[in-house]
Amino acid sequence: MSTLSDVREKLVDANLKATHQRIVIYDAVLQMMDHPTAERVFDHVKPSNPSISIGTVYKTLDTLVEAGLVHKVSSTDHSMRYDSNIAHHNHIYLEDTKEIVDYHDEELQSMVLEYLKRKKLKNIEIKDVQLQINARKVDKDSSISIK
Amino acid sequence: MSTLSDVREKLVDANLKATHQRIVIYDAVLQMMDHPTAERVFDHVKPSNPSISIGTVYKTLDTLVEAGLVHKVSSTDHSMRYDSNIAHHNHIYLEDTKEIVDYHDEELQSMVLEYLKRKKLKNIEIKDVQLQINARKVDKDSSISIK
DNA sequence: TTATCAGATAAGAATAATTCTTATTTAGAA
DNA sequence: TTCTAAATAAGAATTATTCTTATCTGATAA
Repeated sequence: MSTLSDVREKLVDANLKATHQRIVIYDAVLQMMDHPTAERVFDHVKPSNPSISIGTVYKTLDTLVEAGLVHKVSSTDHSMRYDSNIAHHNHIYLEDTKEIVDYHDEELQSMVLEYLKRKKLKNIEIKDVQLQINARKVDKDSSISIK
Repeated sequence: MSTLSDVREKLVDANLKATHQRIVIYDAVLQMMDHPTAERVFDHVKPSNPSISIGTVYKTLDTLVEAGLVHKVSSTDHSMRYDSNIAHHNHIYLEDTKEIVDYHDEELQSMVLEYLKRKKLKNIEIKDVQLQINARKVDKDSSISIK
């Protein structure tokens, strides 16, 4: 759990002015672990910051993405999602509920990267590889867990 | 290379009425191997079908996706892309040119699926796995090739 | 501590992408 | 051929995002 001054510090470390809007928006994304849309971030911060505008939310999220503090995640529905988990990880898309669940697996990751390194991909420099696991919940009501 | 009557047949096999619009739109997606947007499909069919509307293109692409004849691909830019290659394959996103290149590798695919099967993913039924390889061209002007 | 100013924000207009509505048309069955 | 459910054209509506501009503010230096 990070405090607001932690958030402020992270912004400054990333060479960003620690403005009130950036602090509350970044804090919101850090709290919302379910890959929110810009709209949902706006709804989250609006009550305690009634003067904030949706444009600022988009702009600020963009700024955070550019600074590498947040990742932008695309899904098959129309809107972009944001993710404060910047450690390398993959995503499980649950087709029925449209949830995006983080899946972290260092072993799988390096296995795939090693494999691709062995292959000759001519004229391409691989930046990274992301796995998109499309899945369905077996039991709709219970939550999922990964061993 | 499939002829128009092949296209018609595929539609009928998928239990879809073989309307003129569906035939030309599906044919366009089959021809355009570069993951076109709905807009680009529209531009492609418009000259020979001046009365077609963009709404029909969206609706028809949706119909084709639902019938499993075409896949919908999301990228980090704002618009959806369509792909008539429904054989399982992965995508290489070229960050500089924003191209999406198909990457087919049966060995990699089954390696990853085997691995995930061995893991216990509780309460989840995996439908499929897609790799998204983010890369950059080493030499901007030459084309890429995969060994 | 205060003045300064580059950069950040609010507000809302503009644009882009997609979906919806409705009147008209058409593919394919009978 | 006729009939009907389904498909289409046209364009309005909606949704997501970006842009513009006037105003404001955080951080630096006096």
